[in-house]
Amino acid sequence: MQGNIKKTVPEPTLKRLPAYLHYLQKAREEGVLNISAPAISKVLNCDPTQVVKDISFTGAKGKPRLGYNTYELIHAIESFLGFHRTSEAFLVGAGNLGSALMSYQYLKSFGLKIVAAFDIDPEKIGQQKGKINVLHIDKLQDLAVRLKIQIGILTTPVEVAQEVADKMVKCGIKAIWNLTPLNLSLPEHIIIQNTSMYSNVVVLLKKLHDLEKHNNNP
Amino acid sequence: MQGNIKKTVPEPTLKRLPAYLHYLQKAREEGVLNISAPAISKVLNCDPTQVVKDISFTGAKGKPRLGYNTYELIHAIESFLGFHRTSEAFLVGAGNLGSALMSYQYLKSFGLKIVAAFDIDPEKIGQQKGKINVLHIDKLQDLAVRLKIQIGILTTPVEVAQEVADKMVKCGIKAIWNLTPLNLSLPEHIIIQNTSMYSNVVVLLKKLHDLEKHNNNP
DNA sequence: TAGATTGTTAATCGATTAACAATC
DNA sequence: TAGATTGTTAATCGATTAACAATC
Repeated sequence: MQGNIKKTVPEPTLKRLPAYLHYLQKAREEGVLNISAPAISKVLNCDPTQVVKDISFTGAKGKPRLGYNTYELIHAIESFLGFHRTSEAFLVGAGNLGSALMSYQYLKSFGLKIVAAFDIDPEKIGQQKGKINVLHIDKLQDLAVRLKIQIGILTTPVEVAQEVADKMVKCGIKAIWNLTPLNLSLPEHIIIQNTSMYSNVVVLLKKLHDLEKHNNNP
Repeated sequence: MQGNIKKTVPEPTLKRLPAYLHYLQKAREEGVLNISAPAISKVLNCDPTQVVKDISFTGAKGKPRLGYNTYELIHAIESFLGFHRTSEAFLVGAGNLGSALMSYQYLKSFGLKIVAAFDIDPEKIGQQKGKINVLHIDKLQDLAVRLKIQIGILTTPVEVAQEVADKMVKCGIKAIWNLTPLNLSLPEHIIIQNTSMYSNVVVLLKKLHDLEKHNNNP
């Protein structure tokens, strides 16, 4: 299978594609039939050649001078990113952050469906958030195995994050979206996606402070 | 001022330093007086030379064989990241995500203090979340100017994100932490820190799908 | 002293940007 | 045809990793 060497997609590309998609969908609604990479780059304020390169990973083909067929490009990005198939996930930790994810309707359009949430707080158990039931954590193992859940979303307090993650792995969960700031220790074969919001705070404040310093010593 | 050429810190370094700090603080509590880069790297599961390099940006000095003085290193990282000074911020959008940030006590330890939140929902206005008052958006401009707020946190629905961001800029806010998936169009001099959680979902699902594909064609 | 670790410089790696031929 | 845009290859840039001397 010689010609079948698929280059691994750079993660930055993977993160930019949904932004293109979002704009393309808006353009489609407005009846735009063709769209060029430079046009996208202008709206999203990024480099046009980068847009071309990113798109090339999806396999979409454009025409010089004309650009890409809007409908085809949308379809190419969606199927490349796997938006057409839906993966089911369990969420543990039905606090504010967990509730935010449960209420976030667009998750489904990315191919992620939260089918149940778990907590230990008796007040939360039995509630519904965004049409998702909150169950007692004790039911996690049994349900995860039965439903063959592969994805776990971790929105617990830091203190119990490792413990819950271990539990997820025991249930056969293969990928964990970790929204706690903790660095989880898990078996090699488990996919971990860390999303720690506070590291963004650090970057933001550093930029602001550097700006101030610069303004004082022009 | 020749010798004063400060190299710009790589953003990845900036994001890793808080993780080191977290572990160091735990070590300090346990009475560990000295700690080496390889020791940190083992716990956080990363490269030891990278830890050394990251630390070097903070200006902390270690001793061969011994490592770094725990207390000094903590202090160096904290002051390098600006954790000792507190910047005040306004948050707009007191929904689940906004509430999560308001209740997240550790934000203060990173040097960010949310002093007030704003919304338009009458039910939310007047409430307190994590000791922070939720006010009507109409009060934003006046208060921001009076308190000289420099940082805005954007946790509104996507639909109004641009509008609110524009309002923030008008109030003299210099930096915006954007937690909506929208690509904001703002003046050049405004610092924007985008934190779109859903792009992480895309990466996670791609990894999972690629793994499955790989398992099917071994 | 011997050996582990720091700290710096060089090599590698990967992503972004530039260059340019092909083409609609 | 002329000119803008695709698509690919090469050059640049920046971050990570490796190498190694200094040193406690």
